[in-house]
Amino acid sequence: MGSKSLLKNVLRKEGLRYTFQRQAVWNELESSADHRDAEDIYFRLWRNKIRISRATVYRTIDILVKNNLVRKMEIGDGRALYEARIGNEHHDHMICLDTGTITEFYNEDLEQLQEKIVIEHGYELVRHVHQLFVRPLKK
Amino acid sequence: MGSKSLLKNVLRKEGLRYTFQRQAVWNELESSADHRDAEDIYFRLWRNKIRISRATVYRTIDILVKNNLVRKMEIGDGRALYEARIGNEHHDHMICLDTGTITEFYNEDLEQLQEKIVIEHGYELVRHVHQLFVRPLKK
DNA sequence: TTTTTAATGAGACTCATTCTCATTATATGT
DNA sequence: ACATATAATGAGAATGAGTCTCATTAAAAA
Repeated sequence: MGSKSLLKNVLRKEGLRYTFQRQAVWNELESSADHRDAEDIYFRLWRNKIRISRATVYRTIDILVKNNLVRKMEIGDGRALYEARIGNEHHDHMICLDTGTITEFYNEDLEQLQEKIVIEHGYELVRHVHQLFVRPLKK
Repeated sequence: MGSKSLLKNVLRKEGLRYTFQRQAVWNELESSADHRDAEDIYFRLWRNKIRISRATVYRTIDILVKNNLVRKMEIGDGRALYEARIGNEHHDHMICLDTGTITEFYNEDLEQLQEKIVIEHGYELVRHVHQLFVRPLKK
């Protein structure tokens, strides 16, 4: 469907070739809204009998991230997690320290405040990392 | 001075021993307000003829971070940067993508907004990571 | 088709950090 | 002070995510 031509368009725009490996990585990412690491992508493809090298998985993810098809996030344990941006508005993350659950959140005031702060310092905002590490509220 | 007994108190509280290595790492961190990585700490100690193993540098930094004497931040290039918390109020970071300059900022509204958002989701905020990647504003 | 050149795979490599374990040093009890 | 128990250290091996190399393969242009 659209996702196929979506990838094709991105690759064309970048002067890159369309390959089944790139399609496979994109399919895999697109198939779930989870936040997953590269190894997970690699492993699921492997399980589906799609043998793509780790190097290609990383290379493809880089392309997808660079072209805003995928969002990259690092939660501080050394790995990077990825999520498809399909039908997926901008948001930040709340990470539960007890369960590891990742909750997405978006707050317009927060976004605007950031813009304001940055401008006051003579900068423009390119991107931001905002992660709230939390614990369940016990009453 | 106070920094010596400060460390000693932390170690006592944690049931850990006071060693010159731990003092040396803390001195080094405390001596500057910069954001530095573990290798930098290790190297400066080495230059000062203080031969402490890398492992001990890492182990000591962990203790200091856990006890809020040092703040840890990861800017996504694989390394972690550290800064002493001495006379150093809470703040977040703005990282210039052109020059690498790190600017500290603090905004009360932002802090409160975070608390609010977290509570709305049934959590309490333990810590947060907030980094703004920016570029100089050209007029 | 043939050709050109980009993409891939396999595994070597990097680099920050962690781990192992034999040795050393601290704090505690005498 | 001194012995003792055990925590801390050092040296370097190990780990693990990610990157790089380069010979082979496959897009897509001609």
